Amino acid sequence: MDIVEIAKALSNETRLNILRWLKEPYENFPPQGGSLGTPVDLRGGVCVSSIQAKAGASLSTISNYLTILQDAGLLVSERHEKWTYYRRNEELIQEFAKFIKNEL
Amino acid sequence: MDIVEIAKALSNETRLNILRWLKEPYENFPPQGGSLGTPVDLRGGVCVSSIQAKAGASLSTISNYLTILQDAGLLVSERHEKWTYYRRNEELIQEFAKFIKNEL
DNA sequence: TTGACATTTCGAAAATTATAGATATAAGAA
DNA sequence: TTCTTATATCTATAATTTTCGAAATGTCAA
Repeated sequence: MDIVEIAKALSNETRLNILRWLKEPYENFPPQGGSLGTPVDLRGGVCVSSIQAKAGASLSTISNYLTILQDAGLLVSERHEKWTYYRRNEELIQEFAKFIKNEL
Repeated sequence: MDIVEIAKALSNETRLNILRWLKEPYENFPPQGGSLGTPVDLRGGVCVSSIQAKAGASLSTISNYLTILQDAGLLVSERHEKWTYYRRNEELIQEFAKFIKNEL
């Protein structure tokens, strides 16, 4: 857990929003899933274009943001067919909260 | 509580160290206090030059860091005689930890 | 294999942050 | 008042981050 990297990832309003939106993916994004039905469990993961549509910035910016959040460990991604689904890494987020509470 | 501002303040190794050192000011810094004895309770506050000596960066950089941490609400300062004593704002730090745990 | 998306990566310009030396201010001591 | 010490602010440069459009890559469908 690299605290500086996590703090940098959190120091941007849009990235913070993405994390918050992904806390309630079914409320905040349209239904996800490939062509016909949903063969796999996406575990609340949301594809890049849905996030881009909601965030408003350019696709390359959002893709970059998602990489920053993933590199910090706050998000994980899973690719299915053409789409990359991003979801929160709740374990690391709670670990980080504990760090702030006890070690910071 | 401005989350982005707090995150920015935390996204630097030296600033993070300052916060950690101030968690145990009596272990990490030489005795503080004015000329003769200690007329006021410094509440664990540490003067800028002590922090500068430990951190190693220039005085202006450290003074700037302390301002950034204070503006984010993570530190508070109190001036006595020639010295400005900085100490942690435990309330805000715990509030921030709770935010990460519950809202982020 | 070509075409049509979805996403990532690249390259560049603009904005912000980092850092320190020089200067200014504040407060006691001589 | 003047000197010394502590801290803050100003100014400038280097480094990093932001942000986007363009180009590249990956994946399926025709």
